[in-house]
Amino acid sequence: MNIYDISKLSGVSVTTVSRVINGSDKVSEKTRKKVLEVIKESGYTPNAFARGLGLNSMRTIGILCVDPADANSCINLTPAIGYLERELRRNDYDSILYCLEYNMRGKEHYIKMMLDRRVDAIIIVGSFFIESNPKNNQCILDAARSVPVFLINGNLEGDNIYCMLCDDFNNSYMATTELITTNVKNILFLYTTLSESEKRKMEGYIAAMNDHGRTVSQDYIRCCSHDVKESYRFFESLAEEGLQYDGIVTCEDTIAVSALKYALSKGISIPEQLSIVGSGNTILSQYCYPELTTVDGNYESLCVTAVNMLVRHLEGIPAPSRAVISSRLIRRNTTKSRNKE
Amino acid sequence: MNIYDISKLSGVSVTTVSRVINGSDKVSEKTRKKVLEVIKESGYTPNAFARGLGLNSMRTIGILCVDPADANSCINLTPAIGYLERELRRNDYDSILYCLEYNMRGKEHYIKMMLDRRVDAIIIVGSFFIESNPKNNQCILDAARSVPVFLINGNLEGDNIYCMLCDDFNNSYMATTELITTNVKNILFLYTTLSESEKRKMEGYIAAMNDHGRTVSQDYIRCCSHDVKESYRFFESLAEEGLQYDGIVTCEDTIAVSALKYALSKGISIPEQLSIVGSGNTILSQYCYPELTTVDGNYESLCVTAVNMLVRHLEGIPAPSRAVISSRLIRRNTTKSRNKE
DNA sequence: ATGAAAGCGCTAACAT
DNA sequence: ATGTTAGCGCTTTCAT
Repeated sequence: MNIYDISKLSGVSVTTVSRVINGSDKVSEKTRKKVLEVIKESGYTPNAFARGLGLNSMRTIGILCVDPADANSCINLTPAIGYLERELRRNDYDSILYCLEYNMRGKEHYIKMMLDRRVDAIIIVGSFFIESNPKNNQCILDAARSVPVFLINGNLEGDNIYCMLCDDFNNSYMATTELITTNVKNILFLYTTLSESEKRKMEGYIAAMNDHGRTVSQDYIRCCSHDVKESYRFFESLAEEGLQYDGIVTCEDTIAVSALKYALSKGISIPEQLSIVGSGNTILSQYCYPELTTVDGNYESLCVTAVNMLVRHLEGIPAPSRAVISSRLIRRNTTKSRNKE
Repeated sequence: MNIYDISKLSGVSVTTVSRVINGSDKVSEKTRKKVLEVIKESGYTPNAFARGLGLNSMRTIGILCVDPADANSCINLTPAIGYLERELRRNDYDSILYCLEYNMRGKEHYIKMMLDRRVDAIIIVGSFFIESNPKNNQCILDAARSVPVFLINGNLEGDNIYCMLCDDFNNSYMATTELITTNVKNILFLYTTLSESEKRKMEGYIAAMNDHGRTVSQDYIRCCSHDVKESYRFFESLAEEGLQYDGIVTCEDTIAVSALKYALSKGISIPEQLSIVGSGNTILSQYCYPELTTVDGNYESLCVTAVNMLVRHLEGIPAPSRAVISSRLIRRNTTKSRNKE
């Protein structure tokens, strides 16, 4: 059953059928009715491939992200897939997923696959896709010559590349300030991989310390694994080392919750003896006990903004090349109340 | 740049170019070299839409799942998206995501959209997509007349429908037995929505109770929300009611962790005064304190099996219409050791 | 081993 | 308002 069959059955040309299908207003009400009727009772559905061939688009967007099943992946990026799909579908775009492992192996190949599939645009989710070695970002710049590229919390200058950024700096600045102003003395800053995002967070921590007259010591800036067992050992080693701290600012809720677990297991009282701030406002931050104070990076806004810009861009409306979305601190029970200080 | 350009540039027919692209062995080594060379230096990429039109397939699979950003969604299904994408891509299939909200609104429409896109098969992730009212499943049966449908933990009889099932019955049977054999007296069974999956779990609980000579009381079978705050109130109301329990078997890690939080906040010692078993082996079960004993439903195996069957089916190899994958109990720290009983 | 040509089903420019 | 027709770029059948 194709458009010619419908054309014959309804006694009009294929052009008219096409017009009806695509909602053109240059069709008389009478023929429209007739055609619609024939379509309905024949169960005809336009062939998407033929349409794609003619229009050179099937309205699909390639989403490059880390595997949501990868234990090492950043869990606050998983909901982003949902936000993006929802917003894209609202605008009648399909989302094709391209999941990479955390080691980024195959990034270039995946981008090539998207281009081969003739996606209308590419969305890249996560700051780690932008690597410090410029050579590894060349494939993104190249892709942008074919289709617009939108980065969710990724920072890369280039033609046809659009960056949606979390305010990572302010994220940690707020977290650190919260601890300082609730009388925490020695604040540890914990990162995992020092991606671009985490670098900006570190700068926020340092700035907040400086702005409040605290001295920053490299001893208090540490790398800690996501992994539950490894992070436990990490906190044990800090104790052996004898490092004194009564506050922790982290780049990820996972680490914050690990710190919490360690403290609980050692009888350290939270937040009296130790205050902790996470990052991400992930599901972990709500299901732990005590509930975690954390900074929400507003990934939903990032995703909504990205899709808005994408849609407008594809409609030919010029879009700004970057947007920074503000974070917000969510006070829960792993930090001291400001009244009690 | 299309196949005709390549044809001209390399001095052979488009047929031969097509043969080279598709790896036919009926091409002389010499011409193959020549054509490949031209393709390489021209940067030519076959047009996927044209190919799709000719073959009537673009090797895409539609995945119907709940929105991973939906707070009410079942969090052990999120990794399934990753497993499926990984396995499908291994077999050179693209995954198009169709995320539904937990209320299932638009299910029928989404399935129609997939069919309109001419996907090669449909994968449905989650038992709740199969509803108790048969009328709401008709769209799935209808879809199966066009393309094979694979259900991840969904149970529906029908032509061209393939079911991968968790052993939900045994899941709760094991959990309940574990509590009984570690001397727990009064075991609460908590579900959230009583989906098909949860019904089977409830049956497992009842069977384990009966098999060990325990009497089952309806008072001990309760519905509890996923939501952190609501579930807290739920446990408070149980206390007001005066219900005595020293063990909980749940249908979801979320509920188990909520129970844990409540217990911690009330000074109830875990597992001595209260033993808890979750379900899902989700990220929550590892990041809580004490770490949660839980039943792993092996979603990864379910997904791998589904994709294997899908690929073979599409290659024309007959596949069994259902597979049940066994669960396994993961003992951690919210249940008593078997030696100490 | 290679090539000519028909066909896949739609859209859009152009004509009426 | 409606129709004719030429693409879109590939695969495949059938010759040679």
